[in-house]
Amino acid sequence: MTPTPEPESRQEKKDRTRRAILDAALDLLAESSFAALSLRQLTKAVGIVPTAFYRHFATLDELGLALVDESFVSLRSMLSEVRRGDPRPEQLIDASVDVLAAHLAEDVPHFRFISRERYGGAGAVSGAIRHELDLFERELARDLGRMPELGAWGARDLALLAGLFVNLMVAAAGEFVSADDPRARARITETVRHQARMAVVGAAGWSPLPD
Amino acid sequence: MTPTPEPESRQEKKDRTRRAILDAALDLLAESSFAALSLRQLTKAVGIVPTAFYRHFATLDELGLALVDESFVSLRSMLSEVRRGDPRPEQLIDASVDVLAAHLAEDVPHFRFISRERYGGAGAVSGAIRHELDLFERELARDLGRMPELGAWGARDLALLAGLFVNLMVAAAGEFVSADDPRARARITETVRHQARMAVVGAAGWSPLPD
DNA sequence: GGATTCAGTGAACATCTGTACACCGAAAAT
DNA sequence: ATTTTCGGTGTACAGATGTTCACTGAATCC
Repeated sequence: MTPTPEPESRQEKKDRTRRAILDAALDLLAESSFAALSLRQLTKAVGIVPTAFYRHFATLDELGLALVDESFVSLRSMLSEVRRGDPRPEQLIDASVDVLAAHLAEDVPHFRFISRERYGGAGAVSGAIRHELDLFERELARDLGRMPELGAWGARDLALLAGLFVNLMVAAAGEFVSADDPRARARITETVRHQARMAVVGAAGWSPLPD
Repeated sequence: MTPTPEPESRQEKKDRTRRAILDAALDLLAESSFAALSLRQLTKAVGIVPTAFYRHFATLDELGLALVDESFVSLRSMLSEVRRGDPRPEQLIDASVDVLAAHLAEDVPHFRFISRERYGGAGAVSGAIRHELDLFERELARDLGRMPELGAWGARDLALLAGLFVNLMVAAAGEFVSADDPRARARITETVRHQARMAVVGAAGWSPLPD
């Protein structure tokens, strides 16, 4: 009757609890901001006693930073996935939007966390998110610079375009996770797709700024 | 020695206290999210006893909604200010960005509140903000539709462009209030200005979608 | 197989939370 | 001149908060 005794090593057990803490946090953070996250609620949701939390994280902020890390691993894998494909600009937009929508749909909690906390406070978490988004933007600018059509562009123009895309993406992610209806989400996806195309048209007709 | 006895009417005194509550809230909300706002901290900052708060607002959420209202009054006045001027598209962008930057600089607390709480939770405040931004976007789309250059555009395209601008604007506001250095703020202003121009170039080369 | 490590326990702490209640005193209404 | 209205006070309460401390018991090490 007992499903499986499953003799676990100590490390496995610890990792499993850590995972449970992160998951419970993501779950609770669907309904409140990180600053309002309560240690006791969290540990109750996990099924451990409040003090046990400190065996895994020295402070709540450390938990938040771990969540930021996780989230951007997901984002990075997204970027490299797009990069692996055909870098033809026209298809690249559609491909990026599709990949973003797919990742969004299957990992809503992390993206909700990011969009919530991006400007959510003055804490370490918001700072880390903005830093990661900065890195992401730079990475995107570098990739854009590699495309032959944009070869003539200066670093400044590339940064502008990359910023435009990141803003669009983050805003879309925020709208996406706020909508629960699948049809509304599909509509948001289409909107951002067209907006991204519009931005590309803008880029095509852009006369580069002096660097 | 006593500055002025100033005999105040009851209503004047009440209004003054209400204003003090709103200001203290804006002040406290610079460092935490609305969900984490404590009634006792707030009333202590105002200089009244906790229970006195309820003479002005039935609940904390009602305070939040009042702040949302105030914030969008500011935004609306901004929009109409731009509208009053020359609606030539090229100047319109620069004018809008300048007006936005000016309003941002002189009313940071309200804009910080808005950008913090936009995706800040599932509460009534976030809902109200998204609703107001929706209205704002529609208003902008209508204004854009009046411009002769965009006369041929369908409602769908206008909504796309308006959404692009609003996203850009809100993101810029978020960056702006997060930066404390005036030079950083000037840089952000210039960035959004160029990005807006890029979007306009995109709009100019856009082949309208079937409606 | 005995010693050690360590994730998780449970009670206790001082402090903070929102709200209820009876009350006060001055402005407003009669 | 008396009554009513009402913004603000002070006390009190039950519950939640983060952190401390000595502890248990099983997996790990030697």
